[in-house]
Amino acid sequence: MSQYKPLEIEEKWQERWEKEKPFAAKDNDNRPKMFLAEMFPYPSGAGLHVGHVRNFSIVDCLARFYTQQGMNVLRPFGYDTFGLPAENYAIKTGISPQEVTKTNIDNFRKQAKRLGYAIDWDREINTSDPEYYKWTQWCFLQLFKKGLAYQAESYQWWCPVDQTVLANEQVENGHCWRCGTEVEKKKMKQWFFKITAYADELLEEIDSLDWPEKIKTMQKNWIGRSEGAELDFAVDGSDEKVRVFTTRPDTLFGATFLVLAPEHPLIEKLTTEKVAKKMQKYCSDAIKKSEIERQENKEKTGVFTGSYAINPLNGKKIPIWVADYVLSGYGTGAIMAVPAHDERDYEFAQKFDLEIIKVIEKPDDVADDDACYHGEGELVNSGDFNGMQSAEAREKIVKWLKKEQIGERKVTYRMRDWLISRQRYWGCPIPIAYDKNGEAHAIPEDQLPVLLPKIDDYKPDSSGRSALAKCDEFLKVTIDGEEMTRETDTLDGYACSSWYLWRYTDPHNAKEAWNKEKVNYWAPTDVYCGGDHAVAHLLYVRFWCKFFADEGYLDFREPIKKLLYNGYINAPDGKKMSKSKGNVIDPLDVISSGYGADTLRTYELFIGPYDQDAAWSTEAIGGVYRFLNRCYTLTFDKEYIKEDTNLIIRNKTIKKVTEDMYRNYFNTAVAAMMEFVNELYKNGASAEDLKTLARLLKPFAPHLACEMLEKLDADDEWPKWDEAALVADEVEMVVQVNGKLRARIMIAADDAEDQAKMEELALADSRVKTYTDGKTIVKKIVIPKNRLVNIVVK
RNA sequence: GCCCGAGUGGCGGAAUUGGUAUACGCGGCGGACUUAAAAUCCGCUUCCCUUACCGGAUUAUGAGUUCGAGUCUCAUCUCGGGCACCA
Repeated sequence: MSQYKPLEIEEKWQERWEKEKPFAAKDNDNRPKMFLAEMFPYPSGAGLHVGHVRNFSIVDCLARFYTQQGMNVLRPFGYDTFGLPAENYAIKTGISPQEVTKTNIDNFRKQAKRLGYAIDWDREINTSDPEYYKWTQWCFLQLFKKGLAYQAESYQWWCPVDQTVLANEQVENGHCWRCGTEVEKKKMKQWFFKITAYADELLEEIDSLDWPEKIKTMQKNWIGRSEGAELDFAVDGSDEKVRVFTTRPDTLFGATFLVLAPEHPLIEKLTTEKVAKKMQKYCSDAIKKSEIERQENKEKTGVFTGSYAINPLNGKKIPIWVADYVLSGYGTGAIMAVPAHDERDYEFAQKFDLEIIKVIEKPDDVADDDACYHGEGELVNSGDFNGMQSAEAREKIVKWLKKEQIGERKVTYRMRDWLISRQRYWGCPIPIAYDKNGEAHAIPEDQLPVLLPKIDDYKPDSSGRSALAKCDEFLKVTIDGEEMTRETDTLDGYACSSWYLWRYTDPHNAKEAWNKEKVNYWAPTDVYCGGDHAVAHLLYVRFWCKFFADEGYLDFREPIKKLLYNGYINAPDGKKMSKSKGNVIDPLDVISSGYGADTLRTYELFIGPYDQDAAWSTEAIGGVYRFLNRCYTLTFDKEYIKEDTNLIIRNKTIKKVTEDMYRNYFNTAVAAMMEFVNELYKNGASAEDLKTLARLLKPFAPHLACEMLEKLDADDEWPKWDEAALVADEVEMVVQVNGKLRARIMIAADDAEDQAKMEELALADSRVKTYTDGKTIVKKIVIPKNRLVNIVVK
């Protein structure tokens, strides 16, 4: 009697892997390469959760599969350690972020090892390690040198609790992504990366990516490319001009007023004395108002400046208004309002009783009952352009504007530049210093890294500067003999994770961020797996990849070939797991309760399609344990049969599991192995059956599979199936009458190749005859591939 | 409001190009082993009618294309996700 004891088996193999390092990737190798990675975790104090386990297990399953297929696999691991949680914890407890991070990493590493992942541990990276962030700073300087890292003063998202600015991507529904506080707008001088310089390429190349449609659509929407025109409206009785952006130059004749955003710089000049006070109050209120308030109250508000502009096409005088429904950060911060064909302008015109002129005739075949038709059609009330279709009119009008030098074709993006400075301590210092005149200078590369000093008081304040501002030794720096003051902002953590995939290919390089030869051998990453950061991180890595390709450091322009976006694992009640709800399943508890890591890993891959959310089931995991137990029993506690009687199911299983691995259907791969095992229980298993089983099982339950392979004295080479062995002597033929299944007949395999024979056998069957007797056969359809006959009778 | 995605047993889900719907697992029921329980093993388990056989219905709803539809088309409903005054 031998019993499956997962905890003992797993300890044995993990010790062996620790000693023998079988997962080390080789930089120079003739085998085809395969670079896989999960989105590296933020090592929280709570340790691994079941979501990590699902994410890491998918990558591990593929890494082991490709290794068994004879590929040279790189499967590294690392930690994304800068960020607010560690710093906030430090403020609360007095334990330094450095210390907390070290403790958490040690715990994460221990737990990941307990799960038996095939990680090349010699390539471990940590973004808050000076050896790493030295090169993050180097990356920053390359962008700075090319003008793609710049400073600008404007209104920014500010989190009043975290006391720092945030990137657009970090504001979710008007709230801080970290602490959930409603964000404010604050006018500040900040650092930006010019991601918009790559907007077109980032958009165009999305279609070529092997990524989920969902993510691709989100990125497209985020970039938000709009084609249109920019044009000037002269201000009546003044030299000033108001420049507007529009996607519909064909509606220019219908522009009956202009609207400026409350932040617009011309407001003061255009506002007449009579309304100056009112205007000032309106604008300052609007700017102060949080974005949430602006969104919630969609009732249109606005103030007339008292000035008029001239519609360049028809010379008409139109009023200039200020309203907060126009956004300062998009286009030119001013619009031409066409109330007849834009819902928002229509609402505004209705409320303030402004002129509405129809200039587009709705085609008869378009069903649209809206008060204002916003589609395309034939132009009316548009002078020389009457009778043209929108598309033609657009072109002609823009051409005219260009000729008159008052406008031109223009492409605008919703995406803004990436705000990267943070007024917090626990981040990568920005390698910049200021001279006496406040001019920014790069810290020379030979002075990198700019070390983050150890301090006692991490607390941010409302000064708009990080805690580093209080550290005198840090502030002083000499560059080329000149005394300067260091930048005290730190980098957004997303900057640290925008290049880590390339560092994996050369993690210990002290002379450069990565070696060109190595990075171009391994990267781009073949498979990247994660369940978060659809627009932020996944857009930023693409941006940096294009930039470093332009600079000659990379030979590829897209960093990630295939993206697997895995779903969440929810609590048994279907709700999100959270400490406060007390419904958290701790994966380490599941392991130590006796199930072991193999059961946990296999269960999380079996739970459902990897890209769908799934609810944890405390009962269902027992089913996976029983399956592994049966694998063990077959190998260690049952007599092997001598005859090779399971040829068909064995080959079928190899084929199914192999094909499922290639299409990432992990759940059905496990189901196929379960079927195989059930069959072996019925028929008895040969040594060959069990070798096959262990080899197929290894990516899922590596410890048990190794134990089985050791007992069977077998290697782990991925098995191949024999197509010829899949066919039995006798096969089942299905007969339908009028599309309804009426009989299943066993026929010789040879007969199933012969349409006439199939038809003859089908018609001869007594059950079929019951349905065909006395009726006329209209049609007979024979599909040998499906072993199916359909007889149509009347 | 707009843009995606999805609706299959009591539950998680399977069905790869239009061809046997409900694989696999959970739960449930029955049995074997056991003094007993657990563990393990075997069998049944979409619904309706039926002791059983036979039969009928069924992939959110309604229509359509087809010899044949979970799969394709159209409409409707429901749920999930994303964006949300972007001119």
